[in-house]
Amino acid sequence: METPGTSEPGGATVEPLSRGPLEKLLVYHLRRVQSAAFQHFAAYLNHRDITPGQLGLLVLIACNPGVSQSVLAREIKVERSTLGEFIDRFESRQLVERRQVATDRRIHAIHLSSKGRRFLDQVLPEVEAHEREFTGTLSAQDQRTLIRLLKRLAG
Amino acid sequence: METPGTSEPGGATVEPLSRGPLEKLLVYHLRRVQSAAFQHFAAYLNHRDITPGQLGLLVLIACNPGVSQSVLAREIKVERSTLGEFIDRFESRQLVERRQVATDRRIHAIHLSSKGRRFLDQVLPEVEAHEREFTGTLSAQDQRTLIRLLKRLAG
DNA sequence: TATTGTTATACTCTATAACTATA
DNA sequence: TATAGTTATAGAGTATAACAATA
Repeated sequence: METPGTSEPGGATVEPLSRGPLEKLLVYHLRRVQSAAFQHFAAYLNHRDITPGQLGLLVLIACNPGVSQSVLAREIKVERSTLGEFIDRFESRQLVERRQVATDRRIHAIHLSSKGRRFLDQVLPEVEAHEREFTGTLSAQDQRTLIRLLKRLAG
Repeated sequence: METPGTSEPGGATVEPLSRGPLEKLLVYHLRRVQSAAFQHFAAYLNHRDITPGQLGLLVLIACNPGVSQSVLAREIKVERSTLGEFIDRFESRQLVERRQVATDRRIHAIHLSSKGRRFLDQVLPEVEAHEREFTGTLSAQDQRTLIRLLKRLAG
């Protein structure tokens, strides 16, 4: 590649590594930050046994009581079978409930349980604390800019 | 949550869904964009059977010939056992080689094979095309800003 | 003792395909 | 026919723990 890493006589390569064309790739930086954010989140919410993806889904369920699995799957862009697995795991932890709907018996209406409610009430402040710490190096202005640009890319 | 989604009499919830406190969480937007980027990448490089993470690792190997598995693992922040699996898969596709190092017989020096070289030469332009399309809605200025902010967060 | 790498095990995330029940 | 959900299967990504070889 254009700028090879330092090589020693024996053929070993020393740190820091050269990143060549990766430096200019947005996807690369996106992946790194996402990975760093994930690990910071995991360390901070160690005792809660939840990932950023699971938390996002749980909040969607909390904000949209009775939503169906298909609607949730479309919202987070995964297959229905994948979404079903997430709900299975939440249900086995008794965080959410599947309820029958009288008007359409194909549908499972998903609701947060009271245990799920308490869980979220405890976890959300911790997530916000993690967020403040993780984004601490950016000014409030920069944080807003970053979210604005990310929204445009996701939209 | 503060702004529940629209509910119909039967208890069903209609799209679009309310996102409540997620809207302000950087981690949430990061995950969404990362997921969108991943899916765009996968669709664009459909025939290549490679993910953004694998591509990143392959470029690191290309740029740092002879690098050890431990150094690579530290660089991308995964466990040695995880990194070993990535190398296993690359090796079974004959994209990289593990070579012995005379000066330290514990180490496997990782090198791109000539097949790996050709693979990267074909794939990198496609990745850049994907990137241009994916980031097309952002101005050149916005793209630079975004990368700058992401770099600060990852560092 | 510390480091490099491998193996075994396990869990999450994810998709595809085939299926049942219902609309 | 089309939609909602489940099940079976499979593979990627990831970690932990225990291990062998080497430094």
